Amino acid sequence: MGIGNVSERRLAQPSIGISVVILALGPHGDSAANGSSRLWLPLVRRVRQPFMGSWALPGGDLRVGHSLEESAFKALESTTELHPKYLEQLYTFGDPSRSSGGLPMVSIVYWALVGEAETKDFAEKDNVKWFPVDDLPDLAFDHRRIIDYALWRSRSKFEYPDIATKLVGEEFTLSQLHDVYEAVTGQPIDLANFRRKMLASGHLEDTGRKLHVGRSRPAAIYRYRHDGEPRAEFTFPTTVEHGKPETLADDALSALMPS
Amino acid sequence: MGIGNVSERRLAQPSIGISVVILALGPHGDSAANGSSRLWLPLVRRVRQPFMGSWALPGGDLRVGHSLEESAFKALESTTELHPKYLEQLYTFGDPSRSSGGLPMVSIVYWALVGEAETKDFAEKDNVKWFPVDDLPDLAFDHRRIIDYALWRSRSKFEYPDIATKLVGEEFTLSQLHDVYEAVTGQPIDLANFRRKMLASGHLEDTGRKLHVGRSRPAAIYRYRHDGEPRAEFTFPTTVEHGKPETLADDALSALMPS
DNA sequence: CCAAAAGTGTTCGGCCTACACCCATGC
DNA sequence: GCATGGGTGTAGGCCGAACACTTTTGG
Repeated sequence: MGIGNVSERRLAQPSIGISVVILALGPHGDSAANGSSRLWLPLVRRVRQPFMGSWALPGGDLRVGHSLEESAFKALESTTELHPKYLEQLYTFGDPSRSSGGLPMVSIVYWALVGEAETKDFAEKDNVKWFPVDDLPDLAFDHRRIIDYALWRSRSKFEYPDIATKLVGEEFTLSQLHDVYEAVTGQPIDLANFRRKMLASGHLEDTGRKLHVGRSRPAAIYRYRHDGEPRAEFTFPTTVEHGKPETLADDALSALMPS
Repeated sequence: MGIGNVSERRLAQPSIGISVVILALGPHGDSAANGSSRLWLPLVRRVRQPFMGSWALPGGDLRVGHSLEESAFKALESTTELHPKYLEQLYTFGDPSRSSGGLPMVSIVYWALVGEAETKDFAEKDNVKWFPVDDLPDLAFDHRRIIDYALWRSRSKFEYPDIATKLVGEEFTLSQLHDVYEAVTGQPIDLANFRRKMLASGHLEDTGRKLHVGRSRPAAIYRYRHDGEPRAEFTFPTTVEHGKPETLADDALSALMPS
């Protein structure tokens, strides 16, 4: 940008695309070898060369006149009809090797979470299909490593309760939330301590209602409280001519998308 | 990327650029109001419209056939002649508002650290000048917010000793390292506890030599040990046809650049 | 001997971990 | 009542914050 340096400017700007890694909790009944829930993600089948017929991350082009987040959101919508509850920039990939002989390609990759409600239909639908993250098919381009990176990053992000609550419904029991954490980290977590830690965070609000399951004691139903200190957060000094207040949560841009 | 969605493809790909936020410890003698060291960064004066004459982040174009890191490294080299010890992708900015009426512009922003040795000449040199981060001039585009974001992110990255050691020389005393931490966080840090924590990390190696300053007790000189577990790190599953082993440290791509 | 910075010891409290233990419910 | 998860209590350990203290040097 900016100051151009004269020497060796090899024209031919690479094209830019957007890809999205979307995660959701697996369907009811699904569970990993250790019995806890698993994460799933949707892939789309490519209808062009290269890698025609292979599975790939949903994505699309940059929409001129829209922010990157909006472009990601719309790319997701038009390929999978999903509307994530959380969307955040992950990383930009641009190594020449990744295009496998095609034109050079820069991909801005977003990371998204959708709630249970959005995943009613885990069955294959046109060219979209959901896969458990520990059992993915062969993928086009370098999408496999992108997913691995996204999963790795996810684990550190889930320290914050608000992220985890994006994967369950609006309301949930502590057991359900606990399940999400175990699914993401892949590790068993002491339920008793988990409960205390979550409640101590001050972000959970008891709805007063109970969920009865089977013949055991009913569980209290909680809701995430979006008020109070939004935790570690970076706020841009009031960007000019930009509608929504733009904040960077933790170490990347988080956005609750428009309708 | 990938699956194209037919509707509304408005050609005109925005152009891509690379910008770099480089940080270094201020020159000897420089100190903030509270007496501790400050961080400085180099800016370049724009020689074209828009914002001609304003200060801006160093940057350049994508080099076709090179990775993004290499492009960032070379952009930095050609504008400032600096060779960072640490380089990591920060964020990609692409909001339409940021180009201020010009053509839409996507900037992949990198974050870099240079050691003391590189900053011998803090004086203005051609079109490059160093500024303390708490006293920046007006900047072109949205570079001010980019810098603010970079600084904010820096603070969380400095938990790891290896990052901090990139700002001091190869060898350093614990006081010097302590100084870096205070400069980055902007907060006073108990020296006694700091010492213990650093030594406990197992990454510091005593050179056996001492540094004599003034009439006080000489300080032990340490060196960072690059062996052992490289801490939290993500390793790509051995990318095909890609020379150097590519690892993602913490939550972004770190790279020690080639010569 | 004194000032100044290096380096050590010690206490305290919070938080995380592990695990034992009660509680409410349906069958 | 008894199996099943929901929920609480509690003891121990680890780690960071705070701060008093000793050590080594130059003048």
